[in-house]
Amino acid sequence: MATIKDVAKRAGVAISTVSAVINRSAPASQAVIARVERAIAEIGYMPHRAAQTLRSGQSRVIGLIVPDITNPHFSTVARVTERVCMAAGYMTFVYNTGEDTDHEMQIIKMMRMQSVAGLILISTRSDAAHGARLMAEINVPAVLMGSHVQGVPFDVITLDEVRAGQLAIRHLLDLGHRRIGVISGRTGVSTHEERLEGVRVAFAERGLRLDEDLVVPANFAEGEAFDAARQLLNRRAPPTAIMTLSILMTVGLMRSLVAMQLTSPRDVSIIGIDDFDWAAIMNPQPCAIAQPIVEMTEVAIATLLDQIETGKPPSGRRLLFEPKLVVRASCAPVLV
Amino acid sequence: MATIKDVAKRAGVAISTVSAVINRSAPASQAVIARVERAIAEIGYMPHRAAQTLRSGQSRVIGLIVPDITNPHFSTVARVTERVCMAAGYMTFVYNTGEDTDHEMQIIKMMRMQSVAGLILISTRSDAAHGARLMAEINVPAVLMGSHVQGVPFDVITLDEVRAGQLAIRHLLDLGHRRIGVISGRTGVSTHEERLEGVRVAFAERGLRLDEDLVVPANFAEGEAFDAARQLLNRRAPPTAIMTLSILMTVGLMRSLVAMQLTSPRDVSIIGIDDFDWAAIMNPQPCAIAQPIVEMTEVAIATLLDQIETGKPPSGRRLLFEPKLVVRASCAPVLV
DNA sequence: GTGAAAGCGCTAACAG
DNA sequence: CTGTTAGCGCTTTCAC
Repeated sequence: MATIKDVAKRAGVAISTVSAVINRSAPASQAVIARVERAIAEIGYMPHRAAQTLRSGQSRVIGLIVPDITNPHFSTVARVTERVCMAAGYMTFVYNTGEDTDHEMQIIKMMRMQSVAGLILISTRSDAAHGARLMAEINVPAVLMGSHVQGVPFDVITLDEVRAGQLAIRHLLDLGHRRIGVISGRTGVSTHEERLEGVRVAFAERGLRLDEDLVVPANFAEGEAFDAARQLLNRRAPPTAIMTLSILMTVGLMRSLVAMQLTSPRDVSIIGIDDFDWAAIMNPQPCAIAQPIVEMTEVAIATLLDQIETGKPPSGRRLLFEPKLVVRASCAPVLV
Repeated sequence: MATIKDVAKRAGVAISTVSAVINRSAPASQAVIARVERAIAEIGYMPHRAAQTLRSGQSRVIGLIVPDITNPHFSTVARVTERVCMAAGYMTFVYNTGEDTDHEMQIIKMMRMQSVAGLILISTRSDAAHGARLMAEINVPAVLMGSHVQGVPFDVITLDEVRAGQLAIRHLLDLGHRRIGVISGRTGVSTHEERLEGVRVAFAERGLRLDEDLVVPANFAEGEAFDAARQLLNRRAPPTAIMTLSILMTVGLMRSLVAMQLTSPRDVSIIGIDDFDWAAIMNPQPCAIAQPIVEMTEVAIATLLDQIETGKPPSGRRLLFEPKLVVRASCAPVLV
């Protein structure tokens, strides 16, 4: 492999000049710049990243930590992250927590070993104890997506979660549903808490109340949602509509319907937070609350890269994005 | 950040001893090992990866290059890779080619800058010119998945592609279909060529011939498959069944049916190579040729890590895995 | 602009 | 086992 020394020799300049040209860290004449760049091209020189990292204490790599890359919602986040980071000259490590907090911490440790320049984190918990642990382990700029965490100063890029829950329930109430089941996530995660709060708000604004007995937690997991749905639908007075708080749980619910040979919306209306790219080929075509996930990801990364490059401290703000109701066949008026 | 020097001081041993203990690169007494390990734990020491990489010339990172991480087939590959590599003490860079050869080469360059220890590559082309370019850029152990490439010595982990095409067409022929449309990939990629060969073989073994006029290329892309399907189904004598050569193209086909208000299998039977985790909630439930993708990925990584750690040259073998027909509702007997 | 030199944290080699 | 040393490729500083 060619080194910076080889470039210097070939271009007939000093090593420090080559470095200055590459990093634009010191002025150089046009003639010198041209000579250096030609030499770089001729011998196919590429800076040795590990050497740069060792010397500068910072790699041009950012870490993206998501719950599960096989969830299409997060694979989109990963794809956008790759594109935006590459354009800015950064590489990306993508890792999955599997909704497991210990694993999340382990990944953060690995990221730290790699001297990542920054982190995009979709965290598994929102409580202060977790926040304290994060602060002890994260020593680089970071941006939270999705859930927020108490006691950390990072910016948060998130859906208006309350409104998302509210939009979904409003739609069901508008269609006349009153016995509404909710397949929820996990206590202690802000996305769970706030989406559920939106559900309650939507009931309250009509002078109604959510039947808490019809709220079944499923840990944001497909398998648990499958069971939760079955349990809800096997009750003596089953709900006429079911809402889920996330995409994989919608899949679990839909699978349950198939297994129980029920049809939506005939037997039950369903709606979930998070939309599907493949909604058109699903049965039923699911009514959903969509997030502007591409835009959110772009903003998250722009925010992170800005903090990395300027050294600015995080603003600590929560940036809320608007959820949007996407009406599809899976919700029908309740039978009177 | 604590360094190896701090550990040595705290444990009261030499730096070289700490290194020896960490890497098991030289014998050490139990007592010394214990002291060192305690010191490491106490000060929370972690080796500085960039320093190790710079010194050893090799990072403990492998690169995984896939067409598109938002394709569930490849997100599974990524997930398995992460798990297996982490267990072996490696990290993973996952990158998307988007089926673009120039981008593939660019990614390989980036990987090289990072001194990755090895590569898992799902390549965009199979021809010798591409092979030569790869050989010029890849200077580490590598394993190919999916497509193979002429003129490269790497091991290849792949489906028995011919058989996959054969199984699909046999199933359609068994159901009485004769006018069978094929939505294919891209000339010059082995997965395309071999799956198509399997199609022809299946016709031939019944004394029939594939109508080449019904083969429409779609570049393994959903959008192009959408158009291809529409075009096939709008013909004067449309096929009674359509097969696709990959999962995204099956999605494109199914979307086309929705857009044209056609129903499968009533209006047309469909089958595709690659199975869906979410088949149960799709409409129609797609008949598919499944790959043992988890097992294939595990083997690919085991092969790669073995070559990395032993320095063994690749065997250059193709390891073929058995495709499996998964019968679902989307294929019905042809109407007589 | 040059050229020399220090040092990031680690590994490996060597003499004791 | 210790203690020392060189050096991986780079950035940065400093005197010129």
